[in-house]
Amino acid sequence: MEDRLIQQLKKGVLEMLVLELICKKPTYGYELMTELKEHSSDLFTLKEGTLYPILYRLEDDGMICATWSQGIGKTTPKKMYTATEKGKLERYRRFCVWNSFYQAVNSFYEEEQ
Amino acid sequence: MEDRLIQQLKKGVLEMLVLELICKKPTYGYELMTELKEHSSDLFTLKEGTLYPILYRLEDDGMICATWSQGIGKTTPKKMYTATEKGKLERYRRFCVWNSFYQAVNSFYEEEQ
DNA sequence: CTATGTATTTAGCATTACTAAGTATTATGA
DNA sequence: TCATAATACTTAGTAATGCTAAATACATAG
Repeated sequence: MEDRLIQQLKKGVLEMLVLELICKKPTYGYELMTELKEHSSDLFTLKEGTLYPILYRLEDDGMICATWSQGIGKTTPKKMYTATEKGKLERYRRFCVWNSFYQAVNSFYEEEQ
Repeated sequence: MEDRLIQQLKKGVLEMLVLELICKKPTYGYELMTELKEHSSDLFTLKEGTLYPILYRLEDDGMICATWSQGIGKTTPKKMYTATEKGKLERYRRFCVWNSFYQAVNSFYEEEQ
């Protein structure tokens, strides 16, 4: 059982990070899972039931769009996701919101006595 | 309607901030609401339905304990909350978790190309 | 031909912030 | 006096999102 605090902190942030990775380069679900895990020393280790609904949400909101790719040779088909213009703008907005949010939280710890 | 992102980012953080304020000095629900709001330029403006359940959770978990105080003269009774030893340790732990969480998130934005 | 790795889907649960309404007391002003 | 606001707490129900857990499908290694 993971830390309840961490589980809650992830809310909102996970979708933000998935959008960030897709903005950097087009990718697909399974690769996102391994990237999130490896890039964070296992902190962002998600199950499929967490990641795929995030992708569907981002797609429904017009932030990313999907195409099936068969690839070269015999590989299982992948659903490739690419960021839209709207997604790229939103990616930037979320990064700004996240930073001011962090500052607001820390201001409660930083001060006096 | 507030930003969906901000609403999700608050999860976990609000309870952490309430614990922080109670560790700083014993206080009560209504005062916590005004402190959180004023101290954050309205970012952490919560309704009663958000704050009081947080207090009950912290109390159930043994992080804080409550005593009713009638006060001097005729004031409406207040339920004063004080941090326990367990709460003070947990406050510190959460601050550490929060900081490493922030670093982990930012490492996705910081790098390359 | 069994097991493992790749790749996606989805049903149901738990947590937590929100809306919204209610109770009760004291202070203020018409 | 009576209405209003400010103080102070409670709680029922909803929405969002991460989790558990299972299922499907194909490819490759042993």
